[in-house]
Amino acid sequence: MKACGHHAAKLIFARNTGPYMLPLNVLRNNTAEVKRKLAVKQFKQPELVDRIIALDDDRKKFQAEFDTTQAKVNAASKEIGKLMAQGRKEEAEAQKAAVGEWKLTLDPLKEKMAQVEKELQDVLVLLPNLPSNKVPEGRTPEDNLVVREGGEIPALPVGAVPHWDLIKQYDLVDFETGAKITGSGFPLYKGKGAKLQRSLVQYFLDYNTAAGYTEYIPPFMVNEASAFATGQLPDKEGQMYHATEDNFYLIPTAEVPVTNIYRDTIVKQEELPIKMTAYSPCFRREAGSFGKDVRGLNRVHQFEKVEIIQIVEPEKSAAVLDEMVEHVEKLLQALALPYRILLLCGGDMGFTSAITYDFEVFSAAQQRWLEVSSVSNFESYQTNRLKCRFKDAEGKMQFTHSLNGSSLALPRIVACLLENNQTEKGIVLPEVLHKYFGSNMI
RNA sequence: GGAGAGAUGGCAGAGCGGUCGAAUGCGGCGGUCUUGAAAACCGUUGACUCACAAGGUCCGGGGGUUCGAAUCCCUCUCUCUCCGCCA
Repeated sequence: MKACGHHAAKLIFARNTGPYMLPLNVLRNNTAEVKRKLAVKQFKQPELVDRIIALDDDRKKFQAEFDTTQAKVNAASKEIGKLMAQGRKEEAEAQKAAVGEWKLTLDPLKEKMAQVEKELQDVLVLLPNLPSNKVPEGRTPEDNLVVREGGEIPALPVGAVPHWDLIKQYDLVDFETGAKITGSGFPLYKGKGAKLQRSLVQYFLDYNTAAGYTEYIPPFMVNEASAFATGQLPDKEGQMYHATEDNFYLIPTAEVPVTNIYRDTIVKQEELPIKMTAYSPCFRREAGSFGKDVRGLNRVHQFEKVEIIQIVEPEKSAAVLDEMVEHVEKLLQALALPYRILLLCGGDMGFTSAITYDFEVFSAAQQRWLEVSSVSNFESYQTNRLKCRFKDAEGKMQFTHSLNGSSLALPRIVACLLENNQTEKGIVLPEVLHKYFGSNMI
């Protein structure tokens, strides 16, 4: 059974309302402010905002024209029905002729509307989310703010080695055979290496569910509509593996399928906050990456990750972001890894995010920080595309806010655990993993 | 992959081509009654566009027939049943 090419995307785009990442009235009423914020995000085409407003003006104009004509057609059609019922044939025929005239103008209008609509969507979708006011200015990772540090950087024993050597020494991951089976960047975990993965996943999930997150196992491929709704398309088109025969995308993160649970839904206010967690493998093409960054487990095409996702009331999302940051921080503390938390600057944050905190752990043998988690508030950017709304106390429809974070991504956690805990006798595992791993040491 | 049936409002479930944005039931909300609750009764209850109203749009998606489509036709997707294949 084959998925039809663009069907999924049409589900979203066919409607008048479209997926604005930013509501049109915001663009209209706060144009200068929007452009200023886009600049913080290093967005280079502020003129798109004007283009959008112009297109929307056109759309409204055509729509109004279309609606008034359609109204006449509708009224006349009803009239015809009545006339026919009364046997007044001639009058009915006259009305039919009139309708015929109006309809001639309707068809070209419809075409224009569809065209403007499509142009509008194509441009709208290019605008990233606006950064929150807390986001610092800046262009590169150097401009990110370190907001907190924790844990202790260990003094490694003489002869300490990076994780790719430890992996060989303890026979934990076979990169060569993974490359034979699939390609480079597809690790083949083996023996204790495989069990460590499983232990971490299970520990993370237990930790998350204990905090009230509901566990899911989602599909690992998604359709186009889902990839659009969470903002991977069109922004990250080239970064996802694409099964073209069925037009499915391999998920780059569980965020995509899990957040899409709430696509096209109106949730009850009392159901909020919705807290979800999911393990999934993540597939990333990492096109354009190269160099020493890709050594060992530092950067791979397939990796394991446990994600946390929340859908909340707008007023609460800022506080929930802090709560999620703390949640992840405690997890790193439980793993006894040296970490730091960064508030990303405008230029370094993701397309869809309003504010992002990155977590990095210190890889003692490589003497560098590795990103292991990214916790973001998307505010209404995703939920606007998703159309995930709730009715507030006044009965007004509002978009919910969505947030997510890694809790946690495994490969670099494993890299640090191996490197930082290496001893002559073996690799000492943090206490929280003992019961999952069945041993306190590799 | 083959054959058949189906897709309607929060859910269930009607709907001769005109009076259908859609019967009815459940649920929700408001009220009467009650010390309170239940029951009963009465009323109310989809979304989008739109400053508001008017108007327009939406009965899985797209297209067609017609003056007029939830209703007819084509097509895609999905669901269910049976067969085949299979972890």
